[in-house]
Amino acid sequence: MNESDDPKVRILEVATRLFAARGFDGVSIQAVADAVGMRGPSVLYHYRTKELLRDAVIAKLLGHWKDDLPRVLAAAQSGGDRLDGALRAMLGFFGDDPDRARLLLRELLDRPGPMRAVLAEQLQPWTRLVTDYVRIGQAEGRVRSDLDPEAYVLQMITAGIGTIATGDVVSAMFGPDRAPSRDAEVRELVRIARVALFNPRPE
Amino acid sequence: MNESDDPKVRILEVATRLFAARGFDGVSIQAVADAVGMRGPSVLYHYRTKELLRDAVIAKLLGHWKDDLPRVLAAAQSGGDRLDGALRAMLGFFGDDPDRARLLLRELLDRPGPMRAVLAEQLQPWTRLVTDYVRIGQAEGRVRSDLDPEAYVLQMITAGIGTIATGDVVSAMFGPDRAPSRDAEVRELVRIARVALFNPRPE
DNA sequence: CCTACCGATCGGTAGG
DNA sequence: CCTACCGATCGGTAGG
Repeated sequence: MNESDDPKVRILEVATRLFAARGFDGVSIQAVADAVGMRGPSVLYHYRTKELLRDAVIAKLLGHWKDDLPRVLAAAQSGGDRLDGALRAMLGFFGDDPDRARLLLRELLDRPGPMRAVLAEQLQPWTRLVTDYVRIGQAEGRVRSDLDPEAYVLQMITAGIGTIATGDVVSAMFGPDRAPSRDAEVRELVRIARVALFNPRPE
Repeated sequence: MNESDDPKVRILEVATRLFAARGFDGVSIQAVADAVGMRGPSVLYHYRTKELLRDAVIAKLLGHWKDDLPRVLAAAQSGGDRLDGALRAMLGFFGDDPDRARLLLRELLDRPGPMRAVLAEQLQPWTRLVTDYVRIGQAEGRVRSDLDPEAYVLQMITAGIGTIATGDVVSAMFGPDRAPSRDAEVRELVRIARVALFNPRPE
């Protein structure tokens, strides 16, 4: 069910793309209808208000968090280091569809209050796990003792989302020849994350 | 001249604040007029179109780049390490008025094409200087050789802007008790930047 | 800097 | 899923 020819699904996909690119206020019901090939009121037959369409777009985004991220993070734990895997999982999750990063960033800017509540509610147990694991690493001497676990994790998430959402635009500041590829950006972020996390190996 | 009771200046300040908070499409001329205490058409007397008002807001933002940043960066060079000073200067510049970071982020999302051009035009000579300096550090053995200069600088800028623009919202994911202060976020970013840049001191 | 007003577009409804 | 239509609001103009 819900094949890609399901009109409700098609509207959701189109709205996701348009909201990510131009923002909720920059996209009219008409624009969504045009892109999906129907009339304005027909869009409102599937989603009774524009606000409900936004809610559906956000719900899909958050749904992926709760479904994909834990699965891919669990898989990451079997590999080398857990935190390295978690960062790569996050980068893969947003890199798979940069609209996820752009939508999230727009919501953070447009509705900071509700987003604070959503983030606290949905992510708190999970971030607790990650920062606790960092603290264990500190107790074991593997992780640098002058590192602030919460601030460190926050910086890696902020950099990751920002890189996927706007990296290819900001990279233009180096000029067309020197602009790093997104692959290079991701590699560098992983390198930074690793070297900023672990104590140097004793020789 | 141009005291804060100059209506043209007051409109610009109000529009900057509103655009940063709700985005260009989310703010009507009426809303600006209400906030500044006049009627809609009076706003359009000072800025003939809404688009020209946006341009003025962006021009002020870019003006600060060209005026404040070089000055504060030059001052930074007299202190300890240049790159550390440059990062702190950038964080100070955006931290002085977080609306700068939010406006910039919105423009990057809303108008990626024009922003690529503007960034290349206005910042290319300057970023060239910074990355060249990183490469000198690599040649001297002070800077890690496996570091990608452009990608490294980009990550620090992305993290810095993201932290100022959305840090206090994203930090809610740790819960109300564990959320790091912005000071702690900035301190951690500076620590990350430093340890990810330099080779460890030989014992 | 105001009042009065414009056409266009907005999200949404009625009714089929 | 459509046509026809609604009141509200949009950016902007005329004229003073």
